[in-house]
Amino acid sequence: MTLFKHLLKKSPIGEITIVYREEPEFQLEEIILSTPKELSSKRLKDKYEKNERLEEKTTPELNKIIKEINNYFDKKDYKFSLKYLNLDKLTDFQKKVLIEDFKTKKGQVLSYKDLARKIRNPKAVRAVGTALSKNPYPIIIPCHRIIKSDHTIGGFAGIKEGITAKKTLLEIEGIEIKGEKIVGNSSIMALGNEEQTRLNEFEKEN
DNA sequence: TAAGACGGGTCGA
DNA sequence: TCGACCCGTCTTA
Repeated sequence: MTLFKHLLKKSPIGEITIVYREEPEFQLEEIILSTPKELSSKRLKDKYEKNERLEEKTTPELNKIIKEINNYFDKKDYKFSLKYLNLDKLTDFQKKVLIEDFKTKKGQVLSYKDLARKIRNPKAVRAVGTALSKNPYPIIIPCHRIIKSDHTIGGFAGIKEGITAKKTLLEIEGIEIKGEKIVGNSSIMALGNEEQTRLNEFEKEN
């Protein structure tokens, strides 16, 4: 199995490396972000150098995805799809969390707790955090839109330094942040009344 | 294989 | 602000 890589050198959150495969079909393997301490290319090297040397290359499918990512950063219309993501390597729980997270819309945020409730597992709040920290497809699956209940932004990408990138992504989406906290309620995605009632009943029963 | 530790958290005091 | 607690996953033996 051969993997390829492509480097996006300039983005508002620094260098980004995309790892993908072409066999048996085009599929993204993961998206690696940089941290303030380490470039994504270095993180890629640490992870893959034992296994294989990745060839730098682009394909038409990849170019489409890059275009959407650039549109996202440029605040233009964009459309991400789950089609090219390989979710099979994830656990069922992780899949549920990430797919539910994928449904959140640009400019809206949700708390870890709300996300846990949406997947009908209201007590698995910490597990939701763990699942998000292992999100192989940041940006496309918007784990940055999940914040703590007290509206502080929480962590990102499983690393403390990741919150700088999380802040930047939220700001690109028009969310106002002061210090570590989201300000204003307009951006907080509320559960609809009907859904709220359903969840309350579900929680009573269980 | 299984117990124990560990998180991007929450809630009540 | 602190501590108890929730739960899926990882680590270790």
